[in-house]
Amino acid sequence: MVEEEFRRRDAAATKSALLAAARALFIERGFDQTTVRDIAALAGANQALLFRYFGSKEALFRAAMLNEGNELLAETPPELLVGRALARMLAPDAPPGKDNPLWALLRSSAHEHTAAVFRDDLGARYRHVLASLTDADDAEVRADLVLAWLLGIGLLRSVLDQRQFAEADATKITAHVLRAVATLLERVDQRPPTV
Amino acid sequence: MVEEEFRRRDAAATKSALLAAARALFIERGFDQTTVRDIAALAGANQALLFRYFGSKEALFRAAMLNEGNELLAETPPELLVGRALARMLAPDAPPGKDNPLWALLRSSAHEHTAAVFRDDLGARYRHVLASLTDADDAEVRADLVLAWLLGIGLLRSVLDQRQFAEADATKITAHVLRAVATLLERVDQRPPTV
DNA sequence: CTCGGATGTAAGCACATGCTTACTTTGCCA
DNA sequence: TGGCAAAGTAAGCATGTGCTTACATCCGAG
Repeated sequence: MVEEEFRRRDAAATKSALLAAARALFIERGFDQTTVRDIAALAGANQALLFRYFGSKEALFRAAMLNEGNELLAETPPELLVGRALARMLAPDAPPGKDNPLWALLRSSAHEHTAAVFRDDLGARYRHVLASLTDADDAEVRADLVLAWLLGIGLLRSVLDQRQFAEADATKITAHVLRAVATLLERVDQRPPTV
Repeated sequence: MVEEEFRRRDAAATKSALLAAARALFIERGFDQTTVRDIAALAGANQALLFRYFGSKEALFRAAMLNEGNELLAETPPELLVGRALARMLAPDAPPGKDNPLWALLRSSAHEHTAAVFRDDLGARYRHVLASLTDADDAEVRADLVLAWLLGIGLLRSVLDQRQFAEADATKITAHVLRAVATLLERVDQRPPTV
């Protein structure tokens, strides 16, 4: 699925195939459970090239995770972010959000460099967007609380595989969460945002 | 700290020293990042005994995590559970909740057996207690949402090490969460519980 | 055409780690 | 007290894994 049909000798294509394969596997399994051999195999490339082009597994991880970031964040208007992120977290297809880098860190949470990538990139961006939804003076704390909730829901549903919760009605869950979030992220001078 | 002062030949003591060491390390580092050599060293026991007594690293993990479970759950009246669990999650001492098995799974979330232990033991117990706080017909979904929030907060604060959030005022966070939780876990026939 | 750097490959090194084995030491009890 | 099972130990096996190296192959510039 990731490897090219015919690629004779093309460093750029190989590099991006490795990036794509790394991205997919890190998201699906986390850092530890993904081997460089797996990545190279999925990319249809030789393992040594991975080190030639990226230097180390950790550097590849960083490159794959930072990369273009999360399209969801870029494309979604802030007012809709919580709802759409929730929808992704609750998506019924078992291995969810193939393109959601949040999964990579949920599955690799023991690693300092995982935390660093998240902290300096994705986490900061989520905080910023969510905080923009309220004019409370502790906007960032509120934003972090919402992000924490999203992460926890993902953790419980799909990583910890809490069956009952995973099978629960997504619309009911969404209603509960949006109602609570509306009281956290509200503007004092107008109606609660359409989250 | 874990090993005994003088223990000449005492299988039971060795076994429980191994259990205690395993518990501490699994909670602190997660499953992958904890080696059997580490555990044996901390317990002051020979590595081979670990396998004699428990069979495998995974079995030891299960034994250490199930064990007596979480005293917090056993000792805390349901109405106070959310508040106390939050207090633990927000505790200022950097490596928090030395005795909180929730950390082990936050740091090992890639593993199926981790998920299984959580799902069948801790998770089910938390759900049960939290669900008892409301008489809504979807009590268990609400309980899971609260548990998810607690997990997410722990993840963000201490595993992902989101600095700003980790340094935020714990009382402010607590106030926000308890207010939102009160609307989730309420009884229709009386006042919201003193969470 | 050819030659040299870029691209790709096979093989393996070094090390960590779960687990096993063959052995020694201890202390209880007949 | 002497023997023996229980408790403890040292050493190492088997394997997986990140990374390196020495080499083969391709392709475009001169």
